[in-house]
Amino acid sequence: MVKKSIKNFNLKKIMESGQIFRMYERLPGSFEVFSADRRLLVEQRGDEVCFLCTSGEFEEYWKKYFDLDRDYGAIVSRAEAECGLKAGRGAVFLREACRYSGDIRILNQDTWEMMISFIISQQKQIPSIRKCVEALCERFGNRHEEDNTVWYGFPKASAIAGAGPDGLNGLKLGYRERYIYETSVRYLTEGISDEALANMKPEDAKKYLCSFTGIGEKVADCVLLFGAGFTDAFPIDVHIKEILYREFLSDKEKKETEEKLSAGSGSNPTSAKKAAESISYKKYMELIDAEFAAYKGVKGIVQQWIFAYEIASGKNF
DNA sequence: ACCCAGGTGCTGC
DNA sequence: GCAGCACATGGG
Repeated sequence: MVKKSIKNFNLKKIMESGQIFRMYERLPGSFEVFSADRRLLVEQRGDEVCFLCTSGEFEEYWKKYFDLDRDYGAIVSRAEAECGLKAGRGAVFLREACRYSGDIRILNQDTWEMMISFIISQQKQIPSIRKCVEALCERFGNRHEEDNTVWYGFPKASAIAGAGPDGLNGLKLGYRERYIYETSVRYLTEGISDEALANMKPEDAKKYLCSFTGIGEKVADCVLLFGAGFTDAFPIDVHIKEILYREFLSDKEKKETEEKLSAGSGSNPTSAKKAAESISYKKYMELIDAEFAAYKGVKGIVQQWIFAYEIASGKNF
């Protein structure tokens, strides 16, 4: 057992932030975390955190996993200083988001687990993703017995590929079945090591991930950020689009897109979602480059902070 | 009955 | 390049 006093660290908010799907609060302040073929119990009361593992396991795996060597307080200060220099909706939102999310760490999760988990995540809500991932683990993961409980590790590619194209039937994965099977087969035969991926240039790593079936730009960025240590990866999903549209797009451009949209379909009130969705991916990337340039090196962390803040506040104000 | 979810693949221009 | 559509399944 390892006890630490840790600042800028909040297990509950990490759990709810949408970056991890196999983490559960079993009792108030007491959590169960799964990663690949590992399981950890962690307890938190204020800054006091208790990792129920040996100091060897902590040093070798969990310290890096929870990103404990990074100074998150410095990132918060940097964001506050940066927001103080700017005015407008975006700066206000970003300041509030960092205030709320500053104790959310970006976990260094298993690369393969992130590939499959985020393939599953597309067109699903977070509770549903959790169920599917758990069902996948129960069918194909290694079975472990410990303290009178049974738990399952995250499946290896070989277990999924070995079951054949129909092996995933019944897990409610829908059209993602094919993506997961084909990705497993390919990863098994020509998947590169985690180290090799982590050492690639960001653009090349992203291109490589996108060459798998079912992995596009968004999922690739999630894998890079949550599973390969690329802290500048900036996944763009519907929520991020809505934030960027609502808080960072100029009034002029908002007005123009809304006019264009209402001209198209009668006099229907154009929803913020539809408007945000009508802006191109490339345009969002340009917006991010312009608005988050000051966060080079930790752009992905800030991305996760605004994402977590957005979903925690019930999506709109 | 409709719309939406931490999107991607495929087609056609 | 990029718009338009199909793709399962579950929840509001």
